Amino acid sequence: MARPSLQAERQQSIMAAFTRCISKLGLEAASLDEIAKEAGMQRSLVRHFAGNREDLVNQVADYVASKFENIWRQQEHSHREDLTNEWLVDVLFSTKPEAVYRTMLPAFYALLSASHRYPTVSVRMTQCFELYVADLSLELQRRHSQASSDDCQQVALGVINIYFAWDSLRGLELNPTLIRNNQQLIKRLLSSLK
Amino acid sequence: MARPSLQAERQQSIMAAFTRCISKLGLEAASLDEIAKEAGMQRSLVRHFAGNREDLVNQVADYVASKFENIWRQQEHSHREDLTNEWLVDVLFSTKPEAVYRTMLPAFYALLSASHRYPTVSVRMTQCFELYVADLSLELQRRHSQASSDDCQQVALGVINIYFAWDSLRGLELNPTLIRNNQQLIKRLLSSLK
DNA sequence: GTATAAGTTGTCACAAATGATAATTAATAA
DNA sequence: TTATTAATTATCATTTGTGACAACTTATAC
Repeated sequence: MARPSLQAERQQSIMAAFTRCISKLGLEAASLDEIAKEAGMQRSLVRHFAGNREDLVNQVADYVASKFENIWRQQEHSHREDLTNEWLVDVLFSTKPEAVYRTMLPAFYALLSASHRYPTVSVRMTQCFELYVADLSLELQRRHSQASSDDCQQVALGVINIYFAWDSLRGLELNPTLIRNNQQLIKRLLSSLK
Repeated sequence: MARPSLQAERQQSIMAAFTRCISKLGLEAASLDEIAKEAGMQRSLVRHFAGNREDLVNQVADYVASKFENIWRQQEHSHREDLTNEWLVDVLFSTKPEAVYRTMLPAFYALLSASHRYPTVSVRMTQCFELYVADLSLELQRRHSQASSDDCQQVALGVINIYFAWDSLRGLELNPTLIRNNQQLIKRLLSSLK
């Protein structure tokens, strides 16, 4: 018997805006004013719907981590039948929407390197990373049944690390050969399981 | 015929302090006041000797990059005769002073992800990264004369990416097995050149 | 239409970061 | 000792980020 709540939608768009700000400006420089401008609302509304700065940071960590997990699972699932060595390169480098590369990943990385200042963020990021490694590890095991589980974990870890590092270098204007070789590297790691 | 200049020493300790602040607080949260406190001087002195914030950021990028290049070259040189597969793991993970891991690397990474906002930083970081890859690539070529130069560049890139990613995950409380497997990974990549 | 709960706007005070500059102190050379 | 140059301290105004709260508006149920 009252006005309907916009809480959920507002929170989502605040998180999306915060994520974009983080990737543009870095975590510490992504102020409430910036977030509000990016989300097209007033700062008071950001505070009203998402709480104070610490709340926002914790929430955005969960937002980014969940987005990541969802995208990963969805892509893993849609490539289950592709048993060539290209599947992983496709999943990691080719079939994601641009927005993931341009905003989600940089934000993920910014949160990662800030996590020692935000315990809650640290827990969520750790959980996300370990889930990622464990999941890819299992998938590798499924595809390379003759390889040991330790080998699979090693390769999974390597692939994920390379993927993250590759992304954080996007800002630099690196020689295109380096970018190409980075993808070859994924295949090289996969072949080492044969 | 005047008071002797402390410019050089002061600049060095300001850079060292800035580096520590960046690794503790992140680039944007490392304020002039924080730097001054860390260096044990007043903010006015920081400004006097190192200029404004933008100057400081550009200088610290060069400081960190140069430190990196020096340490790398020095370690590469002292391991030239070690032709086992352990050499690279030693160089990357074992024989560096703690300070490098705790301050230089996190700062390096923070500068990397901020570089799209600081053109001068971007140039210096790119230069440092490409030098690093090219140098390691050459060293691999020397050790594995039968491998193609493309193979060597791939492995060099992989090793460096894994090394960087490994470091940025130091903040997380990861399962120790993951850490160990990360080092195994380096050896796995090296063996793929055999 | 009226009460109710929620969205929305505006404004205040406080603290922190930066840039700029004047005033003071200290170390050298002649 | 004095002139010179640089270090050092102190203080200013401006801007920006944040938290808090009061006032107003809007959409629903009854």
